[in-house]
Amino acid sequence: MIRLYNTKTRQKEDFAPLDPANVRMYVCGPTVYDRAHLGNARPVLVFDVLYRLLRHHYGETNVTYVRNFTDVDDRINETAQKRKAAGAEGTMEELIHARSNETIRWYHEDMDALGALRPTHEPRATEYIPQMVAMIEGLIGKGHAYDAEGHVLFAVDSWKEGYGKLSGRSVEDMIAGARVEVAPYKKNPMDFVLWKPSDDDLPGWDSPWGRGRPGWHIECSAMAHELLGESFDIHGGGIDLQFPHHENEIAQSCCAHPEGEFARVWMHNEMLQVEGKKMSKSLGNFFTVHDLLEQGVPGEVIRFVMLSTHYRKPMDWTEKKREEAEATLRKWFSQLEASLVQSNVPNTFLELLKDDLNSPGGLAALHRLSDSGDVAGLRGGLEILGLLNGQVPDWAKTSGISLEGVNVIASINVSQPLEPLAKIARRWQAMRDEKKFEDSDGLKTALNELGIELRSTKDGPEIEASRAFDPAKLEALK
RNA sequence: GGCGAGUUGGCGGAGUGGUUACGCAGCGGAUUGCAAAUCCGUGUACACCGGUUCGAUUCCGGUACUCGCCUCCA
Repeated sequence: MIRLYNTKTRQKEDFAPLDPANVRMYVCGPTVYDRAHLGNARPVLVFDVLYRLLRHHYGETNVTYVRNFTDVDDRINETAQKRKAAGAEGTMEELIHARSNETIRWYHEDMDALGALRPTHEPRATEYIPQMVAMIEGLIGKGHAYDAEGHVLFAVDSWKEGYGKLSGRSVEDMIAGARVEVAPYKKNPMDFVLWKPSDDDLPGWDSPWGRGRPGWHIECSAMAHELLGESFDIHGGGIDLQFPHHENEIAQSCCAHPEGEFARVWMHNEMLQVEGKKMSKSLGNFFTVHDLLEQGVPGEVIRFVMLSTHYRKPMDWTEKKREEAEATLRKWFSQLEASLVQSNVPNTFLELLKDDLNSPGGLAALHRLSDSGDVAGLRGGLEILGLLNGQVPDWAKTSGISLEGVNVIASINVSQPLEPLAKIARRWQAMRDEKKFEDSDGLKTALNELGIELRSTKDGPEIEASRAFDPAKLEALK
């Protein structure tokens, strides 16, 4: 039995899908205006692990996972306008489309590198405009929305009994504490936009209310309905979306399709911080997934760090965690390399994940499997967590060869001649044989600074290069 | 101001009404010329104050502090 914490009821519940042969999950995807930052990766990885767990539990073909791309948004428009002002070729429409396509391509590259499975469907908002228009028309017809000065607004007063339940706020509370500007055409300050008019140079679609574009919230409601139906199992996203985005989704969907219950379980991941502070451009601790990958941080390491904190707790990205994660993964991967056993997912590990996705507990279980030499279990656990997809990744592989009595080990990405390494190791051994320990220790220290380690084993000297080195500096040591 | 989350040993981070999380670091030992690596051993920590209880870090109330949302940022 899988248990999941449901934000709607504020407790862990036994998870029972509406249809075990088609478990359905929707997760709010990115607005495609720029590279995904590290915080964007958290929900992707959290729900990727859930997706993998559901597939393991219910069968690979019995889970439908939808994650959208919001490709109609004012920030995308702004980017395009800036490019146009900078002299870029093409119409606004072309520039906007190009920007979205480019960002989606980046997103796929980056999330693939983190080992995230592609969802079953990745709908783009702009491909579901007719469904959105139909949904809005239905809401107007049922008295839940009204047309005002070219805008269509959802009337929260028409559904007071349901509005605010997810986030635990009453409409009155929200108005009392609201800091939003109230547009004069709103009947209630909390009413939100379903459709808004577009200028000629902004993306727009013809509608009963004139040329315009959809509000953000209606996109997810329309796409979820089209692809998953009136009722489905899980809706996920960052906790910052709980209000207003998810609250509004519920209002729209439940009012448009009162015969359904929309999402039954709501899951929210907590936010990410960097070195104890909220990630922001002004603090200088803002970076994208792509930035980290370019610095040579492996996707598996990023994933490991993300999963080492429970998804409902704020997580802090630190350099220290990154280092520890890499060291642990190297150790585990070398165990895997040394053994050809097939994977097997141990129940002790699985039970932890099934208990509201306790990934830190799962990683602890993997430590124990590693200690006890259960490589099959280790492999199985790593696969469910998405830390291993087939082969051990190149960055963690080592190749060892024996050159005239010297064991030379190099990470697979050290594509340099190894004979100079063997030569210097033999030289080191000679010093030790002659008991010139000051010389040998000095050489060892100097090599350490180049990222090369010397050590003695019962089979003779061993030398290991874990990263590329400068052969000229190696030569200079002789 | 309104709503919500959290406070666990040096650090990170699970969990539990009474029994070992786990990792890193540290310490002791084996091994070593010295190391590295490895192996063995080693730490009764649960913000504060009350209450419930035979017994609370774990439940309830309060205090302090931290954080998030209320500004179409995951």
